Amino acid sequence: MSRDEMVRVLEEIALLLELKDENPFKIKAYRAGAETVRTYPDDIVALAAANELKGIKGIGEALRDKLHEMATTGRMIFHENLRAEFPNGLFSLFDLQGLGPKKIKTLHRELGINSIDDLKLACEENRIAGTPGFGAKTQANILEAIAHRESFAGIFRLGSVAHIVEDLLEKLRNHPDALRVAACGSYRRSKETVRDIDLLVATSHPAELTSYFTTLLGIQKILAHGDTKASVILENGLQCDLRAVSNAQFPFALQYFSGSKEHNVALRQLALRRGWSLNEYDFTRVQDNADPLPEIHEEKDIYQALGLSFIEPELRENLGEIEAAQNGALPRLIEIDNLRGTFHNHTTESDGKNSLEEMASAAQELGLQYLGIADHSKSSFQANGLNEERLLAQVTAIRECNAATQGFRIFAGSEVDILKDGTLDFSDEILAQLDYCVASVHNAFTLSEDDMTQRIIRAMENPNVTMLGHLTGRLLLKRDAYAVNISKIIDCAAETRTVIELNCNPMRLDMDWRWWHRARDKGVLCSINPDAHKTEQLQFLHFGVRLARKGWLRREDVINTFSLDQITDWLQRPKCER
DNA sequence: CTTTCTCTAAAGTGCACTGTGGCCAGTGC
Repeated sequence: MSRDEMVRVLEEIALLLELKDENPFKIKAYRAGAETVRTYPDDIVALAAANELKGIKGIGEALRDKLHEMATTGRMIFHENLRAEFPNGLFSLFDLQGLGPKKIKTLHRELGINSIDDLKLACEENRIAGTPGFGAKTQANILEAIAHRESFAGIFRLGSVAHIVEDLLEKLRNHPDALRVAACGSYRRSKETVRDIDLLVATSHPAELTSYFTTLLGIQKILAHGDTKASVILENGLQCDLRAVSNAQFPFALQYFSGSKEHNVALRQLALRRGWSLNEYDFTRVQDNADPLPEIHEEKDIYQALGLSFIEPELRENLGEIEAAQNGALPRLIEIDNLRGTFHNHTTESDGKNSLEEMASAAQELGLQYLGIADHSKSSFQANGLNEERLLAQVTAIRECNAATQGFRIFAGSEVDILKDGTLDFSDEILAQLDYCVASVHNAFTLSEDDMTQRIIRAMENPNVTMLGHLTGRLLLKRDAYAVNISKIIDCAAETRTVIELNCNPMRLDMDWRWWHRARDKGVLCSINPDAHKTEQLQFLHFGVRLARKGWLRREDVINTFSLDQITDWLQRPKCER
């Protein structure tokens, strides 16, 4: 029984109870339980097996027993019975925009619809319109939702929406009635992937802004268009919502729509303790003896009023940031301007698109003081990896380049393959001639978790391995991470003083932000690496910094914030003294 | 179903938008 399986079952129960029109709070309790299981810091499956869940917030008596049953027997009778009441295909109807539990239940009961295929046929045969609660318009909308299911239900990488969002923000800012404009939601919180984009505008003429928004270029379909809110689907399938509020409401709306939901729930509870209710428009007094209401001009005023220091949007996941803000223990997060250089970049010698000189001058134009080159090693023949001879020639070329330059330095490195048994693609003798080395896994992804973990640990134990490249090999929305025990890797990194890379290619963003806080606390250092294969990809550093912030990292946790002198000295020291 | 300074009883976010059917219900966030 895995944690993921428990979460899946609890969430499915919530859906099933919705279909049964159960008490909404019961449904909410299952959802909350799923969230608790998902985010619980310790091994909750083991606790459930040992029947030691008592006292965990969000898991009461009923869930405690059911989770214990799951952990010990591998199944939950309550879930199985519930599940047997509905056909399988019914769940896929929840993917369709505009259909919720009530409508799905009616379709199932009144028309015997059990799947998207059934539904499509019923719409085409004009059997939906006329059913109580359904008309011609709804029938047409359902057909459209089915046709666009793929794009409507899309998930997008941060890197593929960033330019679209910035473009929309720019257009909104140009409207004469727009006072303040911001992107909220998971985009503002720098999640690695997003489902939609939430935009917010402060204005005295909300209806004009929402109208203007629906006329912008690149819109495929208008889902909703009212006086204060509009919702559209862009041409690439990305859903984008705009809300227009007054200037006084703006800080509240910005806070509210930035989320996360879990963070906001915790914030509302703090407000209630002061006798205030907090929503997307303002504070209101809910008790006669409540404290007087604070004056709010900006988002940070809301946090201050609740006795909190300002919480950066990236941290708003209810993963300890509220407690830290109460105790003044929030970290000062790294900023893009702190970066002085970068490691792990490629050139035309392996599979890059720009020469050593072009990469170096691009880095200088970005204001960096140093650039690490780490081309592939010989086993990565698919990437034209370098053999010993070509590598040493590249080192010589780099040294010559450095001799001719002042105030900027290229570090000679290698992205050396970690072979299947954990040995490296180059001998220690070769590696010792480099300034640094990134060790990465590029093949044999299907090893067992234990074997993969041992393989990577063996590489980290090598004194020449400065850092570990893209830890899990994941490609977001494309390829899952290979099996590896990240917790053990972090412990080994701390012990061997091996740096872990935050690969900021938007396809990777690996190691995942959820692990960095823990790694940082164990003293593991991070290197924010663009893995650039051409000059413009050095810009990936922006994504890297956003994800590093999301992982609670400070300037001092990231080695490429070190000045040229500091990093030169640091790299020359033996690994165990770093 | 869970939590709680009313603890075997009550409260648990609340608003905007659409569509349907006659001033409300369902959905989404």
